[in-house]
Amino acid sequence: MKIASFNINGVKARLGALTDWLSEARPDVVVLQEIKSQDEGFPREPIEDLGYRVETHGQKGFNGVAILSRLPLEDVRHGLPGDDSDAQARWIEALVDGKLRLCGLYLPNGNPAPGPKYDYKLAWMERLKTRAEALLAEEIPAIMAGDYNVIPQAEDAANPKDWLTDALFLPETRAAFRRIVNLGFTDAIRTLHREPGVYTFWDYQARSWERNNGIRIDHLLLTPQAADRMVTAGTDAEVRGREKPSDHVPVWVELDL
DNA sequence: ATGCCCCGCAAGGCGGGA
Repeated sequence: MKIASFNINGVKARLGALTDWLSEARPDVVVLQEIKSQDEGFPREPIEDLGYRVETHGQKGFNGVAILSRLPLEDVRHGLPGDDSDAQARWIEALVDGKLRLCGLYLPNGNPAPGPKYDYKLAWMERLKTRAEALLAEEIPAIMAGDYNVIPQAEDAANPKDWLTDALFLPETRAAFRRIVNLGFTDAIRTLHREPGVYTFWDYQARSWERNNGIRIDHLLLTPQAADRMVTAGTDAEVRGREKPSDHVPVWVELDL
């Protein structure tokens, strides 16, 4: 099973980029972030025509997540538990083909830090840790995939000094991310790609792509039962060089389930 | 030190992104 995550930065504005990539990469299941669409406005038909069923958790204007799957989906859940007052659409999960629990997440950016947006980011990460602990306790193959808005280590940025005061790289952000990973998750991309220079985001500004000024912020975190079955993982960086690209690129992992 | 660039919204620039 090939599982992918892609922050599409507006699914309606990037529909061609998405369908082209789906046709080439042929993932079995995909989590999308930043669809920037309400459920009723999501362009379902062109994606269903490629053989994918579509589950969305959208909102007007920004945020929004979705699952696209060529395999059956059961027990679809919307929203990260732990705060009924949180109206931002940043979490969707489902059981894929009865074999894998897949969670798609769009973790808050948190800038500027300090401030209320950073407080929201850290509170969201604490709720994520609680969901992660429950997933581990099930002792099943599960993946938490998405745009974490976290640069885990200096080698995950081309110019780490540029990010020292940014919410994506502050020590408190990285520590909160480690507290989740260290519960027992495997970072699929870093585990299978020890080399530096593996990035998933290049800013639109200042010719970041052309200068390869990237960061690695999209992650696939696997429970031990999923990591046991991991075969390969990678990033599809070449899509960043196409017409009207997202600023993120897909990340993916193959499991032998 | 700031803006660079892009989206959605909506019709003028602004909030949000990272």
